[in-house]
Amino acid sequence: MSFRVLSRDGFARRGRYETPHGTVETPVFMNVATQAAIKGGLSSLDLKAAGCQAALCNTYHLHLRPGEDTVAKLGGLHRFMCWDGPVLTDSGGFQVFSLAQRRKITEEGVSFSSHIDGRRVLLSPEGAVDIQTKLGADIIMALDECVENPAPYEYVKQSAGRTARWLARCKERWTEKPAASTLWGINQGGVYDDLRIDHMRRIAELDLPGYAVGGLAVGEETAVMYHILDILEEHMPPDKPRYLMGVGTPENIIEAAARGLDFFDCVIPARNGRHGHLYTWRGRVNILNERYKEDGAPLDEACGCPLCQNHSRAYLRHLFKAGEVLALRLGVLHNLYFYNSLTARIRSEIEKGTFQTFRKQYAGVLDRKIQL
RNA sequence: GGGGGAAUUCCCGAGUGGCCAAAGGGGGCAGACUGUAAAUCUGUUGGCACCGCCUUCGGUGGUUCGAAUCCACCUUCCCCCA
Repeated sequence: MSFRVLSRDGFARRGRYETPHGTVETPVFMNVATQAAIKGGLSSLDLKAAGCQAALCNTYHLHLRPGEDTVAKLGGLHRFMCWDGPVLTDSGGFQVFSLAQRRKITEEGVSFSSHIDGRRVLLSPEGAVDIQTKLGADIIMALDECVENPAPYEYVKQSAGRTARWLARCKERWTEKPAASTLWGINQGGVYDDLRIDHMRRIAELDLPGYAVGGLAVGEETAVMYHILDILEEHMPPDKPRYLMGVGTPENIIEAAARGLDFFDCVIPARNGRHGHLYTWRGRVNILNERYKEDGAPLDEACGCPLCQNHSRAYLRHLFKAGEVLALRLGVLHNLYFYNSLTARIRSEIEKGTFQTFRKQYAGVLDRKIQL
């Protein structure tokens, strides 16, 4: 496991990360496969067609179903989902946020009332490491508390302190394991500059193989998120991979890459793809709109994805209107292809030293809603 | 030939004197979605000069202060018996 920065353009970094399951070229978008599956009816084989380098799975979800022991028995996540590339597993920290009504946090960890059957499930920092180790992830994330924004200063301060203590426990647990995986820590601190910086300094001392920024894009304004990334830049270890968790829109990714972030993941391309909102280099299109009813053109002539190469806007719209699962599949495939193309483009622009021009050229373009 | 039932806004279908431009569902049209409890959720869906007015509940006529709702006839459809 090693990370190298190959070149820079401003704060943006073009890097390379080696894992037991192959090399990741950064900046990279990791495709979200929460339950060891890409929602929308894609198999991990399709990820290759979408240009995907790495996948992300979820500790909480896989622990509940089918259980890490089952996955381990079947040869680990890679074998289980038939994906031979790198896998990062999220710790369940996001479920502390998204399942806020079903959990209790203590120093010991988080106890959830399972969203499947209501049974009590305790997720401790050590347990999260154990589960991810059994799953066989290449990159395992420390258990954290993802706090919604805005939250009171005192609460965030106390919570960030606990997340830091949890991280120390994760590290202790992780180093006992054979080093087939790598543990990354997660920065928290809400929208408060001092808390963010203090927390980042504190967890950087643990000298982990990678660092993530969590707790962003959970309620705050986009400008606030960018500001937090701005102030964190100089405090993040320069020689370690930096992962912005759960972010974001195409423009968010460009802006975060410009602030020195290397890894990204987000449900947006898959979810929007399932909902008929498709990304193009000119903006976001709602293919469900009636205007596409008889539009025989491909969604995006310039796109090399299976949808744009073979089907018309009208056909895709029809599939959505008719409730055909193929609509979801093609929509998701297209958006993932777009995201992976976007990060490939970011990499090449950084290499060429033209990233800042590229960034300006697409500012305000990719996230906007357009009609073709 | 005899008997019975039904026709409601794009569709299905509630409503049986005023609280009805008319429930609910479908469909349509939009919007939201950021480490996925999300193939989900929200809004809207007669017209207009839109705090009000106009047109609408198969058709025509009638009863009534007032009708989608009651009466008469007509039209169409369905079921049962011959």
